[in-house]
Amino acid sequence: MTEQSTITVSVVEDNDALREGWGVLLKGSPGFTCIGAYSSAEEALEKIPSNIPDVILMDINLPGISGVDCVKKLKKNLPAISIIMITVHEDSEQVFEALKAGANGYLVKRTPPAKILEAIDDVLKGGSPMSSQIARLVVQSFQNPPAINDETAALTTREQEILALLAKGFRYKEIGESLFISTETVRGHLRHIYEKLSVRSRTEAVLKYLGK
Amino acid sequence: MTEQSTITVSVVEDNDALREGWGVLLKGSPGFTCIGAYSSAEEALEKIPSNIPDVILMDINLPGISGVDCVKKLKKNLPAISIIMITVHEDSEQVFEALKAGANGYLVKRTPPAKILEAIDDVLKGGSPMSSQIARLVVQSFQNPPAINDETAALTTREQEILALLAKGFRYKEIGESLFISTETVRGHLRHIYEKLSVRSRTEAVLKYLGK
DNA sequence: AAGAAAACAGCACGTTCGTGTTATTGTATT
DNA sequence: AATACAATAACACGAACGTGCTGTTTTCTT
Repeated sequence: MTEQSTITVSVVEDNDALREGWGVLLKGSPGFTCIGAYSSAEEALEKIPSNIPDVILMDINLPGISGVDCVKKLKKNLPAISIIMITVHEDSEQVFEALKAGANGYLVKRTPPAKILEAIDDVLKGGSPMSSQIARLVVQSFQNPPAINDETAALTTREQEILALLAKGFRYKEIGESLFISTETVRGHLRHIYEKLSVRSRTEAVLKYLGK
Repeated sequence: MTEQSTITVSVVEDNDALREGWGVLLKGSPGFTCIGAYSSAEEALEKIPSNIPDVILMDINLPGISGVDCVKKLKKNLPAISIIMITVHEDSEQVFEALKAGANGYLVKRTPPAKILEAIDDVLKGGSPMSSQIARLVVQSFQNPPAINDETAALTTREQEILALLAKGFRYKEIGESLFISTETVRGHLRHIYEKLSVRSRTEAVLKYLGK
């Protein structure tokens, strides 16, 4: 069980002052302790498997193996471990790379100590703590890519509604039942949808809808 | 300029008690005020354009036009406005819909008043405040697609090949022609694929294949 | 008030798909 | 040698889908 009265944390950070600072913070905070402090990804990958913490605070900018790659490797062998990335950069590229690699949270370095402890608690409760500036980058990535479809934008509200259900795998009959309209009407709408999207089957329509 | 000493907020919420509660909270908090309180999306869409706030707090579950659609319509005409969704549900579907629609933040209803005020400040500073449970859903959506399916991994090489073509919208006949096998053989493979993936239609199979 | 667009609904016909059943051949695994 | 699985193929039947055609009602725009 990882559930204990004291939360164990390890730190991976090449800056000596920061690494030691966090160690002191964690050891000085009731309910937390630091069981490992590593100055490189290589060192962390070697020593963490035999000294597994509840949470890892990981700098994203490490010399040699990057923090992102370190996360990938750690998560591969220890998928249950929680990792919070800490960075000076609010570069969207790096954020997404880290999240895809399996990081559970993402904080900027100037996050105050109290917020860091809160984030550690949070991540163990299943949350994904992140600075709101980071969250913004993530949110933007939702608004840009999915807005690809100029074609689906030409659809009426009702047509989009029906396409959304179609994209969940529902049959015409089921779509009709969901929307309280007849199967024939669903067919009618789908006819228009297919025309507007220039497709010939439901699979093609769904692929366009999903931006694939 | 939207930058003023007092932040103006409007509320869209059908629950009378909650709507009035937020109004009282905002008016009673230094630096904030409530300039509009609407009980439906229809009312909000009609009145907000002539009484534009800095930030809108919007319930996602509204009768009639949904909060998500309301966001779409508002953002279309007032792209600069900041909108924070407030919901009881932590349903990933709705979260993504709202974020795609252009919502800037996402809080659960049980968020304490102080956090709501903090979120309003935050969103005006360019952040995207969201409960960490919500953030988790968002983060997972980054991790799922790349980490494909365990289920599709159980398919044989030939089956994966056929599924890939299926996911491009090809008909059985076309798949057969691509692979130089009969349509009947394609059907045979698809039969096994559907069994292994526990699906009942090509659309469902494609959705699983795409990790959706 | 007139016209256009959207939503609704029905019928018909042919195609595509999902599934039950059966069978041959080749390749591993044991 | 025996068993298991993958790949190939065929037949049949009903369900689901795509499309051509027609029609009414409501809603929005002009």
